[in-house]
Amino acid sequence: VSLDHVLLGILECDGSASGYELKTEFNEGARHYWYAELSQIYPTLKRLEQRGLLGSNLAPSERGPERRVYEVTDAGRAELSDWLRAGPHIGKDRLAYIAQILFMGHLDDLRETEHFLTNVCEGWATKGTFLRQIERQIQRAGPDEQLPDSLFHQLAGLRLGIAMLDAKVGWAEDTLTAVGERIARAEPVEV
Amino acid sequence: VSLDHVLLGILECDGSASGYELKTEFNEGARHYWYAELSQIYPTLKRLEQRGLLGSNLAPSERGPERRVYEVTDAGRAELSDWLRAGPHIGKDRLAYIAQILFMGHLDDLRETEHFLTNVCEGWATKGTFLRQIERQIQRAGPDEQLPDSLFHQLAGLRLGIAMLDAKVGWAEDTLTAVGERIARAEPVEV
DNA sequence: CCACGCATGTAATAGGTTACATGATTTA
DNA sequence: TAAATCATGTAACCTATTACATGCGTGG
Repeated sequence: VSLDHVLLGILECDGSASGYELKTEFNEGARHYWYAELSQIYPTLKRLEQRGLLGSNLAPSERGPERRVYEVTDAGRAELSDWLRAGPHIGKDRLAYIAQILFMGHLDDLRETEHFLTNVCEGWATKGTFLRQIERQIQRAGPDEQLPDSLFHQLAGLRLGIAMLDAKVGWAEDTLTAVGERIARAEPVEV
Repeated sequence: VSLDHVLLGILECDGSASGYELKTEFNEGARHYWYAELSQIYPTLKRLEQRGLLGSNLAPSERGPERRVYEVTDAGRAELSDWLRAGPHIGKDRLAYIAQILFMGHLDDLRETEHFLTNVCEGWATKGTFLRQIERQIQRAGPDEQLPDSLFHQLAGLRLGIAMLDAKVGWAEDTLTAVGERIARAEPVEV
């Protein structure tokens, strides 16, 4: 049950937060490695509190109804620590877009492949630009070696995301070139 | 419902297959982009047949009990085609290992980070070697430009996997170096 | 006063895993 | 004859998405 640990981790970083705030993190910075709906976050927080890994109290909101603000307990920190020490949690890939590329040969229309590649590439490039903005923000705190350990780890995680996106964009560009050549060979220059 | 389309696509590539055979593909070549259990595959195939997207018949096995062998119908090909043309299906990332890196600063022990990175890197490198073997196999059919469209697309999908793994391995190596330097600075050379 | 953002939740459904149940054939 | 591989499935459970329900406060 990894969402448990992701929430524990984010709460430990932030000190304390409400379910609603956590959701906005999944919509922003955290979205590059995790996503969850509010309807999954609220029950999960409740369950973590029942297990004694989180504590909560009600606090008035600046604007709008009362917020239930959670923070990690000692037991929660111990659980998080165990999870971190348990080795990499890799999980099973379910990358539908790779499947699409593999099967796209059946369409027998390289224009479709071209169109598809242009689309994915654009999406990946946008995400990359976004992550690089966050990277620059962290880097403003100082040169890599002088960063505190917590920021060093944040930067590292961010850069993994960036490296993966760069690889995808690079692949898409190379593949687009190859597809272009194929199309050119199939439909030779018309007078 | 993407498993539906992945099964449709694999069946279209293979011509026909049983549930058991499809599962072995998820354990082998297909594992780099999709995974499913037999207990999910069997009901899905049955449902696809009820929807008229697959046809099946019983065939004796070389060894063991009878097999139910499926193949894609015209309706199935139409459905697959729609799915391919619908644009990239990106899906939400759930990369627990990135979360682990981000939170690992809390452990306050760079040796743990070092250990973690060594582990993931090894796993990724192994997968990369495996994918490169398949790549070489496809390449034996001839130079890229002369490959039929179906193999060209297979090669492209494979290379996306390879590019992503290479990026991850490269990142892990760089990060390991940085962590090593941090450890060295924290514990200066002893006499 | 209405739309929007803040804030918390429940219910129904879909997707996926683990455990269980069965049985044939081959190899050690 | 016992273990391994081939082969198909069901049932219980967990995880995650979509839709629904409620209500406060601010700005237009």
